Formats: sequence, structure tokens, C-alpha cells
Amino acid sequence: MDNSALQEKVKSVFVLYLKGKGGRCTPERLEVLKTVVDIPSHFKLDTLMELLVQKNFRVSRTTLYNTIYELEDAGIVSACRIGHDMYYEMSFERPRHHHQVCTRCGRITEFQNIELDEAIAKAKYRRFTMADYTLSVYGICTSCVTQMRREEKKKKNKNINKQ
Amino acid sequence: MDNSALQEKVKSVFVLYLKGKGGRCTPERLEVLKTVVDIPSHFKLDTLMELLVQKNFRVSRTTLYNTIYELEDAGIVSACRIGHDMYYEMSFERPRHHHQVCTRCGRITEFQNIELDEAIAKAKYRRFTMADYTLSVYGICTSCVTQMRREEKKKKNKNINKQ
DNA sequence: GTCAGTGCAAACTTTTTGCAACTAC
DNA sequence: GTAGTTGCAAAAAGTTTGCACTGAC
Repeated sequence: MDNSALQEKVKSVFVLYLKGKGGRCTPERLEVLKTVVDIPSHFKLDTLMELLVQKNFRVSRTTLYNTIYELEDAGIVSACRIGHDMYYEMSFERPRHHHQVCTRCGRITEFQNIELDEAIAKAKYRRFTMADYTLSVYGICTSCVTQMRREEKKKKNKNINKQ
Repeated sequence: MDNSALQEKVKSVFVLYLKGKGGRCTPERLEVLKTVVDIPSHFKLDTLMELLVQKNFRVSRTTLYNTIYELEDAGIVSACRIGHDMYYEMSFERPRHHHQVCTRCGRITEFQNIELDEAIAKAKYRRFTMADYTLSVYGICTSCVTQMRREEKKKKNKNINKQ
């Protein structure tokens, strides 16, 4: 599906959702949605704000929060806490994925793993019916490992020179 | 291991950690640690504050944050975001577990699942070395399901009486 | 015309920071 | 004695709320 087709589809879902609850299709909501759909992965509310400013579309923080919550409710956007920050991302028709957080550089990347998803879906829960889940994995990304090795080498060389 | 043995063990770990980095064993830190060890599961910083107040032990918020961060660093406490709130829990010598969050009543319970842990440990990650992870499962707990059914029944009965 | 939605400012919550006084070592 | 810690108060960051005005229906 190309971007404009996705845009249309998501928009119609949101419009239907709004109609269903007696909500209104304001230009703010539609523009926020459009911007969100164009973001390829997770984003902070601040980033979304900036993107809208870049488009010369002024929205208040209040409306941004309001709209994001509506989008969550409509099942188009999902929220997740990573570390100390709140991130959002379009979840509509995106395959499920998880987040890898590098505890050194802070970069957050995504990975998919169907076996894992199945294991979580099949797991037995205590007096509980699972509907959704978030998995965040913490560790070190390979580029940080490389960098750390390089730094260590430098340190060792310095020590040798000192002796 | 009974509670006082655990208390001793955890304390010695913390003291060693503090010595190792040239930190100091202040009465505040030791009392916070003792209180944390006595909490059976996850807690908010505010709850910890209240428990200390109940003990007539005055600590400032600043010190509480400071100490919790030290405890995290020492590997005694781990932090996790659930929904909009930050929780802490003693992780020292506790088996790994995950959180089930009921999206209706907000109650957070724990569950263990070794197969899941193994699946996560064995999973292939993209340019990344996994060190730790958090899994939060969202859904409805059985007591909420029961309550919802009861309410639905009541509603139906009302409608029948109206007709 | 009506009522939901918007934007602003202010409030609120949680966490961080600067600094003087204190105290563990 | 001295450096790490504490507690306060203020600042900062993120989110929510009250309210008058606006505009989608």
C-alpha cells in the first residue's frame, strides 16, 4: 500500500470513529493524523509538535494531547513508555514489533519476532485475559560495542606509553 | 531465607557497593534500603515516602531520589514504567517476573514464565546484545470480568422491566 | 443555534538542580 | 578537616484543567 492509500484508509477509520462517538472532524485533528501517518516509527509529542510547526500548521499543546488520546482510543496510535520518555507510534496496519533500547547511546530501534509473539500469546496468565503487551529489551547496540572497544584500546596504548 | 537474613545480605551488598565507589553509609540510605526490602512487590516513590513517615523517619524527596538511584546502580532495585507511573521494586535475589496490568481497575499483578524468559533470551536481535528486558501485559483481570458481566446482566434486566 | 473543540494561561505532578549546612570518614 | 550528603526551595519538564471564544454540524 502506498502512502496516499494508507493516508486515505486511516483517515476514513478516524472519521468513522469520530462520527460514532459524536465527535467532530476538525482541521486540527485531520492534520495531526496526517502528520502522524507520515512518521515512519516512534515519536515524542514534542517531535510531532515540531513537524507541525515546520508545516506552518499551528496547534496548541492541549489539542495535540487531545488528538493523540483520540487516536489511541480509535486504535490508530499506540503509546509506550521507554526509559523516562513517552513515545507514540502509528500502530494501524503495522506489524507488531518490539523495542531495543541501547543503554549507552539511548537509541531505540525496532525488531520483530513472531515466535516471541506466539509465546506471549500462548502463555498462561494468572486470573487474567491478555489483550495487548509491550516488550522492551535493554542492552548495547553493536556500534556502541565497537566504539567501546576502540576507546579501551586507546586507553591501553596510553598506559603502555606511560610505563 | 527469612527476612532478617535477607536484610543483612542486601545491606552488606549495598555497603560494599558504596565503599567501592567512595560513597557513604548514611542513616538515610540504610533506612530507605531497609524499608524497600520490607515491601513485598512494586511501589511508587510516594508510597515509600509514606512508609518512612509512618516510621517517623524524615527523609527529603531529594534524598529519596538519590538513594533509589544508588540502589538501582547497586543492582538491588529495578525501575519500571507502567502506564503513566514509575514503579520500583527490589530485584535482588527475586526471581524474574513480569507485570499484568488490568486496564479496567488498574491493578498490577505479577506472573512468572520461564519458557517466555528463555524465548526472549534466545531470540535474535538486530545488531544488538540483550542484557535485560521488561514485559508488560495489558488486559482484564478475572474479577473485572465478573463485575462487568454482573453489570451487563443488571442492565438487561432493567431493559426487560421497561418493556 | 448548539455544543464539541481550540487555545491560552494557570495549576499540578514528578523529577532535577543549586546551594548552604551538616556529618561520615 | 574535607569531601560526600542532606534538605530546602526553586526550577524544569510533562501533563491536565478551567474558561472564554470559535467553528463544525
